[in-house]
Amino acid sequence: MKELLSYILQFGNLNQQQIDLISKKATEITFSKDEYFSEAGKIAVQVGFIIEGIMRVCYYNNKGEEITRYFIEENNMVVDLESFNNSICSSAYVQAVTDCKLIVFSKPDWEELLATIVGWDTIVHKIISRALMQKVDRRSPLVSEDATTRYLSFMEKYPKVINRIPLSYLASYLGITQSSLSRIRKNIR
Amino acid sequence: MKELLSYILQFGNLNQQQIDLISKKATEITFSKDEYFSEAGKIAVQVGFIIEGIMRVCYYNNKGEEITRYFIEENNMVVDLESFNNSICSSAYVQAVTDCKLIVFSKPDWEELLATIVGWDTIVHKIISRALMQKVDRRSPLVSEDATTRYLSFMEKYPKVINRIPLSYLASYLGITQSSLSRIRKNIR
DNA sequence: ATCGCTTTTTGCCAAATGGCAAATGATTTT
DNA sequence: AAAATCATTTGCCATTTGGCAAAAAGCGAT
Repeated sequence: MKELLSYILQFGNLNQQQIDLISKKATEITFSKDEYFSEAGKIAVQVGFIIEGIMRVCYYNNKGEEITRYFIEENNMVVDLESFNNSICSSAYVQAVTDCKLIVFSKPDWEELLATIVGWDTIVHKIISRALMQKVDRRSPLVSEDATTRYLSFMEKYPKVINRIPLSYLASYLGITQSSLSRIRKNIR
Repeated sequence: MKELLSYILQFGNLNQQQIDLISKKATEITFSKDEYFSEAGKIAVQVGFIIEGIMRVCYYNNKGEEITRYFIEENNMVVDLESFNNSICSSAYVQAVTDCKLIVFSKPDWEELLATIVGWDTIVHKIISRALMQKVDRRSPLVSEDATTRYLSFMEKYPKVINRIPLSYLASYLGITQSSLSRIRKNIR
């Protein structure tokens, strides 16, 4: 809970009463490895904040291959935005890559907070914009670099993640095959 | 102007007085091909809306190669968000790919609108979030597909753009060399 | 320790893409 | 029209990456 509050307060100020209200709506919950936080074909109904563990967003492309679109680390919000905001079916899965501990807000509670706390919507918008810009910044360089460079950049950007995720997820995130990634690792050692 | 207003009103409602205020702050301005809307090393000081023409965002990677990060079409907002919002130097160029006609707002005017019009910030946030999500959605598939597929998808997504931009810009956007793109085109005909 | 299962590594060869330079084509300037 | 400049295409060959299948390694249950 401490982690969540200090994360939020980076983006704006809140008084004690507002903080208490947010805390009251927050539920701590665990996800076991491989469990889904939200699923394709369903409407996302919760917003989360990762206290511990790694999650990922993935989907199936038109060849039926599973593609990891990105990883979400500790101390970050996790929500299937398009689905949650517009109450439409999602086309992606949000899944725990390791055992995870999260704080979650149900959609009704989240909306109540938005309606009750003056300035909360501004904070939320800042959080969301920053997260989206980060996604763009992380995904874009992958397009124009070769596979080895992508892997090296990944290790730099996610030093804490690299040893906790299966090779297959990382390969699809980097847009290469599992065997290529394995060979790249071999060459680098 | 009509285009801008109907674009804005997709994201929320405004009364006539508010619309007039926005219109009053808007300036129509043209950019010639290759001119910069904002530049790396400088602080972005304007927000724009493209009435006519195509712009692009590009930067130089550590090998000194120029990389096009994305294209912006007619009827879309154009702003170097990170730089504009935080008044920090940008690392990217925003450039007219063709001759362009834009509507622009200076930073002081934009901030006045935000301070004056109730609900304007909400509309702006919606516009920005949608644009950022679109960028993620457009960039992500590029990572996991082969070059020919990327080119074909580009043609589907930007049918109006494909014939108005130099091959070199498109190649760097797709993350392939100019010669590869030229060969791909040859194979497809 | 062994079995069964999943993940990762490796070998082999094919296909895709890059690097470089020259040729061709297109556009602008003189 | 010719020259100069810039953009695109092509040829040749090297390198990277993919596809497939088998081997090896890792891991949990017994």
